[in-house]
Amino acid sequence: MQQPYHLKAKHLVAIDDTVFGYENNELKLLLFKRNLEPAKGQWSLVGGWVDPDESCEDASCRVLTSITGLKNIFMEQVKVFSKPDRDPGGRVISVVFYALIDIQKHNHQLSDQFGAQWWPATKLPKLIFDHQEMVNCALNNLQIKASRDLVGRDLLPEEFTLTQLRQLYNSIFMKEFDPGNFRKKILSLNTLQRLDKKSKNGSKKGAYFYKFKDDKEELEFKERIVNI
Amino acid sequence: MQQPYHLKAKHLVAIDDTVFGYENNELKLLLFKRNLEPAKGQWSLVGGWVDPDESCEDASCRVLTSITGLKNIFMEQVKVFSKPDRDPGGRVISVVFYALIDIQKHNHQLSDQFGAQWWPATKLPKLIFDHQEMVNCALNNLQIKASRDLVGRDLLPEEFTLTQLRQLYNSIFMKEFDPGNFRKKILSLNTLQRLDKKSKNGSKKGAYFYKFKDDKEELEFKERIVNI
DNA sequence: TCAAAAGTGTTTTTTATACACCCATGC
DNA sequence: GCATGGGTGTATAAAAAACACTTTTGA
Repeated sequence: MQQPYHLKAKHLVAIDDTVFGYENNELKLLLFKRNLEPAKGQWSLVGGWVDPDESCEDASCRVLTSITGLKNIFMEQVKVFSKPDRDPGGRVISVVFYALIDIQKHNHQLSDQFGAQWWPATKLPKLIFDHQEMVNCALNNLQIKASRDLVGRDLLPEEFTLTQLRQLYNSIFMKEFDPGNFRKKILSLNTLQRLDKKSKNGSKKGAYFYKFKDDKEELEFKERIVNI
Repeated sequence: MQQPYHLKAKHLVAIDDTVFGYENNELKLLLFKRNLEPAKGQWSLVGGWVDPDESCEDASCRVLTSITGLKNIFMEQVKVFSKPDRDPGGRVISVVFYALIDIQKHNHQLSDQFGAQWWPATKLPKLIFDHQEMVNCALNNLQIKASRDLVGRDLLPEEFTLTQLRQLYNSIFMKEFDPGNFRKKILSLNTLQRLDKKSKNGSKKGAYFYKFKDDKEELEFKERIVNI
């Protein structure tokens, strides 16, 4: 079973990023018009090759930064897709990540230039190869993440209302959370700080803006936020 | 960003299996004495190379079968480990799986012959490279799995008592579950079938044997078994 | 004035936890 | 008879869900 390294087959290894953003009360996904064969012109996830001197995480960061202009993007591994025939263009092992970014902050010129486009997560075009399955897995991971950590930090603007946060959660879990119960749950976590400003966008009365407390990077003991 | 496939670097891709078993009320791990440099003679997970015509899952199955003699082993992906310097012997990207097997059923001659040995999960020797981190991730995945699915099917013998199942859960979660509450929870899932036999091993009174219902492969709507 | 979101409070239901207690039996 | 794990039931606590109600203000 164990043989010298140099005798073994080598593989092309790629990363594919499921990039989530949030805009107009909708969870969105950044998709690419593929510019090489096979399946040129069709929609796909953002991807790239893994270089000899970098980890898959490094490769994913590099690709994300090159497309959005952002650094320190939140990102987590999802799964490896490695069926020998998954890519008709050749045998490619792909490591999938999901990333969360603030649509407002990213460099639109840059992503436009790459032929990238934001799509509502619920209304995606047909994707190449196994990319739809990748998206499904990524969304699943995002839900697991959001069930234990408040994910708004990466998707919402600095300052946001609890209604905005709830609508984000609605779109991640594709269900309606009770406004009163959601509010109580979130505030009990003690990770948000209320500001002395009010948003007049959502209602006539106006809703307080909140922001994430700087210190509270991680909850010491992860309480469940939503049940899945 | 996107270039023809043939211009890109290729990588050695391996799989490493965290093989869990259960024996004498202990969760155990199958470890290998490594028989090639570097780190020859040290303990490691069971591993193997990914061949050109197989998926990582295929490679993992192949390796597991070659060592245990068993087929259709339960197995799930854990994570990819890909730091460029993680293996001093060369740049190897490793896809980690965890597997659950019935220690009684596997072929001992075969695993002995490979230099494999079962270790209590709580008392592992020092492992090579990043294998301890792999084990930690795998155990974490096993806990997540066991919190939603009854995992005894793969780790326990066909027929087992509820006390055995509880002790398995105790060792997976490294805590003591209340006997009465655990029993009620498990029976409420309706996935076990009581047999008309009693085990006299654990107690004087004797405890009913149970087995997994054949039909209930999957619960339609996954209820939580334990909270994590 | 009234519709609509913001925000607070209460009730009900469900689930988890703690633990009391009887049972059967080998010693 | 008594210690021991098996098995059942009950009381309590905590969490989730449902929903009533008050506030504010632009249209």
